[in-house]
Amino acid sequence: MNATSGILLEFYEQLLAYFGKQYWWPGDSPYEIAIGAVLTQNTNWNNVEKAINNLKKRNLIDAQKMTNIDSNELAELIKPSGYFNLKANRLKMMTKWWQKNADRALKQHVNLDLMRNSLLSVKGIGEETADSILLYAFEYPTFVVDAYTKRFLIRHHLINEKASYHDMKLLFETHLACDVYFYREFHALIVALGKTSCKKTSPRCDHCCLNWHLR
DNA sequence: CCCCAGGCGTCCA
DNA sequence: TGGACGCATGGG
Repeated sequence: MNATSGILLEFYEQLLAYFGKQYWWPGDSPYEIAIGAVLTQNTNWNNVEKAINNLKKRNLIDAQKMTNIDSNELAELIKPSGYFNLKANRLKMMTKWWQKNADRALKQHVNLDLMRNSLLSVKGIGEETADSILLYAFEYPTFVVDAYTKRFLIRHHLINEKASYHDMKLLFETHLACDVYFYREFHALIVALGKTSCKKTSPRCDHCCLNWHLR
């Protein structure tokens, strides 16, 4: 275990002590998690919840029913989540993929890299959305990187401003034990921190850093 | 009024 | 390969 591993583990422990277990992802089923992953793209989770509740009222957390509903009608239901026309199409495409691949993915009968590339081939599913679905819906050990994660890493000087998604993902995966539940909790805790802290990446402030002394 | 949220695809250099 | 831009609602 090198210095970076130790720093990351210490952050994890402090986040866990401060925020407690997050029990992510909020969602009752793998398919609902995948829907949430699409709807939350650049969108506040409060708005996503409204959209998901609209879908639940119509029993649309169901791949076959999602396939059958008219796109414009679907867009109207998910309106609170923003980008509703875009996301209605993305839900349709994700669902088409789901019907063909979800069974194998849930049983992890396909290698992680292959499954990840398969998800990434769906228009509207990028790296973060793919990793969220893989980690939280299918329990593949892949680390999820988002805007909060980037801010967290920059704030603590663990990576530079122009680091790519891949750079950040690998930082975690090469320095931490490969464990689905650990990855899930760590990402959720970073989001919990991000939601309660300011957006500045520099200079560090006590509130954002919770008075931690790590540098 | 302002700014932004758990991104992504397209376009263009 | 990478930066600018459009997509859009709801909360602070």
